[in-house]
Amino acid sequence: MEQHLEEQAQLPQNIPYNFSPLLAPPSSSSSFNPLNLATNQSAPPIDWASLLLSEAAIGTHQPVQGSLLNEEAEENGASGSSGSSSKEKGKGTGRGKKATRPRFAFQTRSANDILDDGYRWRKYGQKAVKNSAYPRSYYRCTHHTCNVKKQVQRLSKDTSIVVTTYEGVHNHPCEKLMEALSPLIKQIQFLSQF
DNA sequence: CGATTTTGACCCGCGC
DNA sequence: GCGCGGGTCAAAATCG
Repeated sequence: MEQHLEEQAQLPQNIPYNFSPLLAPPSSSSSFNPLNLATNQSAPPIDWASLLLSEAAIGTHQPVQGSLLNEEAEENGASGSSGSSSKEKGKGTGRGKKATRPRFAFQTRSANDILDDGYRWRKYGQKAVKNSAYPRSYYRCTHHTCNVKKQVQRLSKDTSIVVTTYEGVHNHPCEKLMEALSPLIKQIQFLSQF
């Protein structure tokens, strides 16, 4: 996994992703903000509307169906710092299976870098990127059965814009979403009896 | 006191 | 082969 984000590395001015608003209906229903249900009056700063409208899809290479299950490979890290020389890295044998996991990026116009998407993230790194005055932060989903990563980057050109790139798919429900939806689900179950 | 962030070092692929 | 750029690790620090 090396060339995954090269396209955003050296694009100082334009939008660092191929903007294909394939999922942005012009008349996006204003009622589609399930996450706001959880914290409706406490978190107004999140601009969900622009988040949905600016949805960008990178890696639009045909979704490798079947291999979408991201075989849990989890490159073991192993961190050579300990001197452990046993790092397979899937390089020699598993070559060709690249199977780039689905990645997609959001651009949000928000004051704070961290937007609450319902999942819990643990920061595991931060690096300064070239052509950008602001560092990029790396997060990982705290669920240990779930190896979804995301990176958050603030544009140096427009400080008010934050680019969030997700990598992978969550294989577990989102607690916050479930908590917010459980009353509705109960009601639906109740009504479905009739 | 456990979970999370901070931060420097390490690793690795790529270009020269 | 080396240096650069970017991604990750892990120990220390900090937070709740």
